Amino acid sequence: MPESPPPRLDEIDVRLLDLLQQDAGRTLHDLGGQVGLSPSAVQRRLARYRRDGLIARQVAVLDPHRFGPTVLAVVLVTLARESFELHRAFAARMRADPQVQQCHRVAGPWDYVVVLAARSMRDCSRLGDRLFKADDNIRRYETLMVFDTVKTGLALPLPAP
Amino acid sequence: MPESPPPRLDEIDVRLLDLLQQDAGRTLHDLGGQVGLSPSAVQRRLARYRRDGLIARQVAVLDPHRFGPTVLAVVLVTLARESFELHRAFAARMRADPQVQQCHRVAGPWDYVVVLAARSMRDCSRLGDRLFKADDNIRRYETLMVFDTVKTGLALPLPAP
DNA sequence: CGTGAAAGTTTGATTGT
DNA sequence: ACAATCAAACTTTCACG
Repeated sequence: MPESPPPRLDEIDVRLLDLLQQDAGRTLHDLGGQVGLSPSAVQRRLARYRRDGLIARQVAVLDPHRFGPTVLAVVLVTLARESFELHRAFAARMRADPQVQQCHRVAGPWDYVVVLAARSMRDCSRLGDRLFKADDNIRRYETLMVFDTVKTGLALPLPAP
Repeated sequence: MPESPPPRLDEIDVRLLDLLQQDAGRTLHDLGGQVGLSPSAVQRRLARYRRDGLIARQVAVLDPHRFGPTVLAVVLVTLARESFELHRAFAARMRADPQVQQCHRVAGPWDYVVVLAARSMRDCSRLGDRLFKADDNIRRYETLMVFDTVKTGLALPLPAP
């Protein structure tokens, strides 16, 4: 499985990608105005980003507070026994659940950091029970309830050109 | 500061919003086909979502692996002294740094969970030093290096209609 | 890379349910 | 109040210079 080399980006690429990370709803004309390029030049670059897989996807970010109460939690998890298959099974379960926002395998005493999104404290508690308490391959887990989200997003710092 | 009540959503709203959370690049025509509505009916609903602030923003999600090495870390942080102003200052610093992807205030012995994105292990280490080690109001912090991202996103589970 | 024409998409007025 | 249709405005796309 060959890894394609990272495409070289000039300064305009970096500025375009940063603009798109902030707001992907702009027109080619707008983007061109920001970076000093014609709409079609911008379009050619965007097409390249998609072809090269630089832009994985384009999503709408919903505001949690406008859907009635929303509860977030960060859960630290350590498995009881480790094997390729057990990790695979755990990861598959995380991916399959719409209430699991994010799941990262990490180094150190904890194996995973999982971010949960629930409709209420009770919902969140039941979710934790279902995902972690009911799994007999989980040695221990700790739930950190989120009081306040200071910053959110998936933006990457781009390499300098 | 009055909180507007959560707008009631019918089943089509929930399906539309879920589609948009997965892929906001589709046309009104496509979306209409998925939920059985005409493009303009879809458009009126989307306009309402934006007016009501349900859709906070629309962003491009970049693929970390295509930009050369990218290192993620989850950092658990506890402040030394707590006050409204000290928390404000810390939050402002997190918001201002482009390498801070996410920052949540949490309950329990840890005060914050911070997600960092860096260009290399060394970059990540220096970032941690700058953000946390150099801050004399931080009692302790623990860095959990991310081995593998099992799932990522900001999708919310929507309330049943 | 820019231009401009063709294709496709969004928008808004109108009408009907 | 909400949905469908149609035409106008805008946006994206693509061949060419």
